[in-house]
Amino acid sequence: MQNATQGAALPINQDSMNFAGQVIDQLKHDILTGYFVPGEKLKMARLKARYNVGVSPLREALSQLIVEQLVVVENQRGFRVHPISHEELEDIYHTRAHIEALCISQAIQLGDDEWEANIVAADHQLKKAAHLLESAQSEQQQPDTQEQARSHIQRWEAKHQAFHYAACMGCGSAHLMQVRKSLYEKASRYRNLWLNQHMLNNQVFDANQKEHDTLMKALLHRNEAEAVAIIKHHLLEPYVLLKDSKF
Amino acid sequence: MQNATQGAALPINQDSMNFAGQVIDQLKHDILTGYFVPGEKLKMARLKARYNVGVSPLREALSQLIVEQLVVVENQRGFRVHPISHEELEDIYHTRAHIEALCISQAIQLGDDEWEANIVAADHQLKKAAHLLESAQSEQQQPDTQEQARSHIQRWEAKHQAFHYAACMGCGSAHLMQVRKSLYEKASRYRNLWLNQHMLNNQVFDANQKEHDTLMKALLHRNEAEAVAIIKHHLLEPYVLLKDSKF
DNA sequence: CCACCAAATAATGTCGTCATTTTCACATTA
DNA sequence: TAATGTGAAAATGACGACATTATTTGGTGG
Repeated sequence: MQNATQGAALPINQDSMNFAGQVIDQLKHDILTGYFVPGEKLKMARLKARYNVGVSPLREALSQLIVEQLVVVENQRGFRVHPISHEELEDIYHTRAHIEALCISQAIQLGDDEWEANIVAADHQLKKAAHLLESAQSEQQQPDTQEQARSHIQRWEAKHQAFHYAACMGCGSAHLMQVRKSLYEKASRYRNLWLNQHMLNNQVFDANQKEHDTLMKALLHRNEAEAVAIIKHHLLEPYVLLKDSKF
Repeated sequence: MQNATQGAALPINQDSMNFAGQVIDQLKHDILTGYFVPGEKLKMARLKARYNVGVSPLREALSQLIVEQLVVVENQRGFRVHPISHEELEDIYHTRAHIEALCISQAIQLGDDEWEANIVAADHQLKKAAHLLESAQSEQQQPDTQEQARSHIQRWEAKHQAFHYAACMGCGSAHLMQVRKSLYEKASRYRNLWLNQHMLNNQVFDANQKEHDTLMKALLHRNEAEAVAIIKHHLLEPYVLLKDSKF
């Protein structure tokens, strides 16, 4: 009966996750998407109300987000959203470029047939999503297609991310992939902050399908130098947009 | 009055850290040094008794160590020490070599005079510690110098670590340095496990001062290719010892 | 205007309750 | 006889309520 309040909010019991585990995902999402702005104080009372849990799961979730550097804690004054800075923005994007290049480099040396197949498959899905997105953007926005275009963008971004994930997976290192994921999340916070300010229009960050084509060719031909050069340029493209924006 | 029990254990109050913060360090130390063996169940009752705290600080500390992948949690079955495996050992050491090489590479490109000075200073201290260690090892162990030799080894290891830290610091990336630290800690767990099994004799892992000399020369001469080659070899040396040991 | 004290506010930690899991004894069957 | 299934009891973990402690705020007097 202890989870009666929760039972009302979540009709189906989430799979194999305690309250803290569920709170982590929601809280991380809220921070990454900018619902909680950088530097904002995270009061227990507000979090309790928002997520319908007690303080115990909250402290547990916040503790984990401290390690992921999405939350900071001050001596005995509670928690805050990790602040942002131009220095961190630069560090995140450049480090991410280095790490992703390292993954790609290793993948080219170690990747097997399955790796190649996954890349080709992901590229195929990415192209399909891109076509869908283009056709949706060509027809001028009618009132109800607005929401549809939004979901198309999300779909394209998911496939885009999946493509790069497939390319990096060939490195065979769980630790590299984890670092990569962490940096991706941190970068996405800055990206979402930028998007929230600039009113999500049809700005798509890296719609240049050509770069993906040349990257895939370089990957399949095991051209390490070229692939590394492409991926570094590819990942630093958003940075040149973000770095001059006033937060 | 709630921390009266703690007050007895720790005479001086730790600065600006709540119970959880103190528990994290102790618990991490106990896992890294092998007091808690890999896969061991971490029962709350035992932890409570060992660290003189309640369950809340413990859950908080354990939560953070989950993110650092030193602890694993199963659905509702509590916490365990993260298991070890030959696969993880290989991944850690190779990824560490790649990351450290990346730090060195960036440091050579970006390092300033202060970076160079810190390297020279760290090298000086490392040489001093090495001389101390050699002279202590040359005189055959008398009953009471055993403990002294142990502290000399620890001192040398600290200076050794400080030297490589100084070299990497030039990369200027907080994120790279953090990843590097995380991998160092994970690797040190395997290293300590090996040391515990093989009865800490005068085995010193990389006493080859020559490699440090050539590395420092390569760093100061900004010879990136050579420095990267040396550091990769340097970090993988312990791996060839550990990889064939039965855990 | 600043210092100082008191009340409100908020975070930290201990404890108790309930749910789930694990263990152990005993019985049944091959 | 050994292996496996069943059941209850003990152990263990998850979470919320409560108490304690620290910090902030607001007011009052010097």
